[in-house]
Amino acid sequence: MALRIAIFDDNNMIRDSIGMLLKTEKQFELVGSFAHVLDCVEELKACKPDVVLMDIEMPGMNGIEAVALIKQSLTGIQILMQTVFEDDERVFDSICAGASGYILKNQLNTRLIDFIKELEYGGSPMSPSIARKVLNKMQEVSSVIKQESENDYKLSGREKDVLACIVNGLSHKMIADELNISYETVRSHVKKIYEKLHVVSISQVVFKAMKEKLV
Amino acid sequence: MALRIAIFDDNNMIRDSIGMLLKTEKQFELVGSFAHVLDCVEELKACKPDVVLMDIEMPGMNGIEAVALIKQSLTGIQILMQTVFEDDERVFDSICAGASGYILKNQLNTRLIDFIKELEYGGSPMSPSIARKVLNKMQEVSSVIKQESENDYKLSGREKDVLACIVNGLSHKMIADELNISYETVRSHVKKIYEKLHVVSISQVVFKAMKEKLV
DNA sequence: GTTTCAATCCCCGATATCGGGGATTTTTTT
DNA sequence: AAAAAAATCCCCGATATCGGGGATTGAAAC
Repeated sequence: MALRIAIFDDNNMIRDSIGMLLKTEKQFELVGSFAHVLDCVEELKACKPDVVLMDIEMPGMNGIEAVALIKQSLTGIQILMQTVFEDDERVFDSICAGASGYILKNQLNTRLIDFIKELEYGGSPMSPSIARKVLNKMQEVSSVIKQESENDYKLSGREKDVLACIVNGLSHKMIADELNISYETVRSHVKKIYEKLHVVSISQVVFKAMKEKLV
Repeated sequence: MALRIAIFDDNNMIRDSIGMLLKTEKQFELVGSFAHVLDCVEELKACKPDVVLMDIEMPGMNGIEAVALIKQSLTGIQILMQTVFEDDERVFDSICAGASGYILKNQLNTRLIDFIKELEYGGSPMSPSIARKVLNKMQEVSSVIKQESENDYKLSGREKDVLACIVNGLSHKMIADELNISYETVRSHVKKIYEKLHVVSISQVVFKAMKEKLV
């Protein structure tokens, strides 16, 4: 069975040339071609494509919002974004909206057929320069998480128990009940924790503990 | 000038065949070929490659740890991971360690040359099935962040100012100084914040505000 | 076998925080 | 123009937290 494809692009020339390109592969069938996305959900429900080619910059609603809408309303559609810009923000927004691939317009002629086939096989084809942006973002996110959980303040076991209670908003008295120790013992532990974390108040403890993922 | 390439792979056949493949492009120069990564940093300092092809699964130290070490000790080296498995964890670990591309071994013959060229141009070539995993991970992360910042407690502008100070560990008196208002005004705002967030103490405010990314 | 450390408990005095009032002025909304 | 919300300030009394001491027990380290 043929792979059904729909195109959204406000440039008629591009739509036509993509249509011609797709005709060279008889396994592809162009089932829709639209200049704007204002009615995209209805249109796609009617033509039922497997793959959507979405231009990122269009008048009215832009391609990214459209992706979010489509992903929300229709299942199983793979969306390939096409753009002339490599703008970081839009790349990430598209990914978050649910796009499955990302092709630069200057690569449409040489790579589009391959990209669509890759989508069919469950892959996420991306121009390498786009992929680089994605990888950098991932490294950034993960390194933030890592850095935050690197510290070790050498808290004793009991101190960690008390710390957990503090972070969860318990008062000293409640902690005493919770851990079955006296109020004064809690205070001793708290003092030790303040010393070790270099803070002077509950709020600072909670802030530091959460920021550095100590609990 | 030729692009200098080094290979790490415990399989001699693969190393040899990659070497032969690279010879077909005279712009590439194979400057190192190693069966293990135990001395990778020294070896790479000696042969000074632009691009490293790293097998992910090797005896002794694995390729991912090696990537981390290399990225730490040498700058400007692009690392292309090669593997037979599409294991999620290893893909993400490699990315976090600093790999710039990811190629499946069954694609070495057909795509390696292109991938290396893409690296040279600053791209991050990835097999589309790998790219899909990366995209899914990014969507996951971003949706977690979104969901967490979805809440709205309708704090007024000033209340948000005070909240930010509280979360940063300031006492009421310090907040008064910081915002140039009286201690009693700070108290009023704090009371309102407690009401709106449904909490009864500073520690609970800090916990909730940080957990739900209100600041 | 002494020292170190974790865990427990206690007291005092000084601040800080909290709950529940009340009040005025300015801005925003209706 | 009237009502609602935001921002400012004040008082009282009740708890909670904090800093600086000190003490005991038992387990682990030296």
